[in-house]
Amino acid sequence: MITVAIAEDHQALIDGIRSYIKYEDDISIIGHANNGEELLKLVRLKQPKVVLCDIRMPKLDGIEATKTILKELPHTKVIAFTMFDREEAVKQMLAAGAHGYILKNSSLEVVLEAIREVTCGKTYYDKKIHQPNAEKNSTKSVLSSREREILQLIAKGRTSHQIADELFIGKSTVDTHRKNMIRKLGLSGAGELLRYAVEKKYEF
Amino acid sequence: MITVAIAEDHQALIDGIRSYIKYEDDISIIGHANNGEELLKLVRLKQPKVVLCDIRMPKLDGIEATKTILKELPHTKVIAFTMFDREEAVKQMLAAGAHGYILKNSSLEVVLEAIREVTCGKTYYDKKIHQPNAEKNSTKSVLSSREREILQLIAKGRTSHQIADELFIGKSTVDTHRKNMIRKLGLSGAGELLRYAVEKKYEF
DNA sequence: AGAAAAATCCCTACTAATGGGGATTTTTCT
DNA sequence: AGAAAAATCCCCATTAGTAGGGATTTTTCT
Repeated sequence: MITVAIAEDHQALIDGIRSYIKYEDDISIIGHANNGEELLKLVRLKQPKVVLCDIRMPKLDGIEATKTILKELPHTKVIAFTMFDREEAVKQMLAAGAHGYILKNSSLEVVLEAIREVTCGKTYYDKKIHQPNAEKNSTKSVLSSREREILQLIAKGRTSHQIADELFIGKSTVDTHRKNMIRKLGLSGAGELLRYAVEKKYEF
Repeated sequence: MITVAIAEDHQALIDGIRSYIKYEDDISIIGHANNGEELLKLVRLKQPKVVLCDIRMPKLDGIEATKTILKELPHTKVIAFTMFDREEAVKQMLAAGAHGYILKNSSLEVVLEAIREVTCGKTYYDKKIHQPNAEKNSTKSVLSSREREILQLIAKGRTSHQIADELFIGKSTVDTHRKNMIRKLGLSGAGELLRYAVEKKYEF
C-alpha cells in the first residue's frame, strides 16, 4: 500500500483528491495538512511513503518543508504539486530534493501516475513544465541568472543599496542590472519592475 | 436537476469536484472552463443554473465574467469560488452580482451546500469570510478607503505622479498617503509598500 | 453643533532610481 | 585561442519617493 500525505492549503482540493483516490486500492491517503508546519508534524508521526506538497503554503513553504523532510526521513518521496510553472520554483524544488513536479492545472490522473512512479524510485515531471535540461537552448529566460537573483531581492522590497550590500557588489552594478531588466522586459520604472518581480516570484 | 458549470484554471480541482459530486443525484456538472472566455462560451451554450467561478482566471477574470453572464442570462446563479478572503475581492464580486462566495480552503461539503442554497434563491456566504456588513466597526482595516484606492494603483506599478493624475488630486497628496501608509503598516520604503500592495491585492 | 477622522495640499532636505552614456573584467561557449 | 555574453563599475542630469514638519478643508460620527 502506498501511503500518501497531502499538504495543501485549499481544503476543497484535498477533499477532491481524497474523493478521487478513494477507490484506488493501492493508494491510501493517511492525512493532510494545511500548512508546512502541520505537514512536518504529520510526516514525523505517520511516515508516509509519498508526500504531495504545495509550494506556497502558510507558515513554512514547500521548499523548506521538503528539505526538512528529506533530511529527517530520506526515504520519503516528495512530489511538488503547485500552480506555478516557473523555472525558478521548479529548480528550487528539485534542489530541495523533490522527486516529482506536477501542476495543479493537470488532471488528477496525472497525480496518480506520479505517485506510482515515484514510489518505484523513478522521478516524474509534468509534461507541461519546462524540463530543466531540455530548456537550456530553447526556452531560455530573457534574464540572466544574476539578474533573476537581483529580481528576487527586488521582489522582497529591497533597495539597490541593500541588494548591493547583500551580494557584496556595488550599488551601481545593481542599478545597471535594474536598467537592463527594465529594458529587456519592456517596462517603465521601478514600480513596474517590482510589480513584475513580485508577481513572477510565483507566477500564476 | 441543478446544472452547474465550473470555471477554474486548475484542472486538478475540477477533477476533484467532479469526482466528489458524481454521486449527488440532484446536481450535475455540465461542463467546465479553464478561463473566463471559455466560461462565457460554455454558459451561453449550456445555460447552467449555477456557475461556480474562480476570481483569478486567465484572459477574463471572475468579476468581469460574472457581470457579463448576469447581463445576458439574469437567472443564472453565480457563486464565487476563490482562495482570496479579501474584503475588496468580496465586495467586487458582490457588486458584480454574485449570489454566493466560498473559499477554496473550505470543504467541498460547503460547495454542495452553497449550490443548493443559491438554487432556491438564497445567498450563501462562507462563514470564514468577513461579512461586508458585520465588519464595519469590528474588523476595520488599518487603511482608509482612499488609502486602499491609492494602494491598488501602487500595486499596478504606478508612480505618485500618475496616480495623482488618475485621481485628479495633487502629487503631494498621494505622497502624503504613501507616507501615512508606510507608517501605519510599519514598512520602510516604496519597495516594501509596493510589495505589500501587490501581495495583498489578492491575499493568500 | 462639535469633535474626530480623513483627505487635501505645501515646504525643505535627502535618498533612491532612471535614462543616457561609457568602460573593464570575468565567464562561457565554440 | 577568440568571440560573445555576462557581470562589474562609473559619470551625469533628471525624476521619484522619504522623512520631517505644517496647515486647511471635508466627511463622518456622536
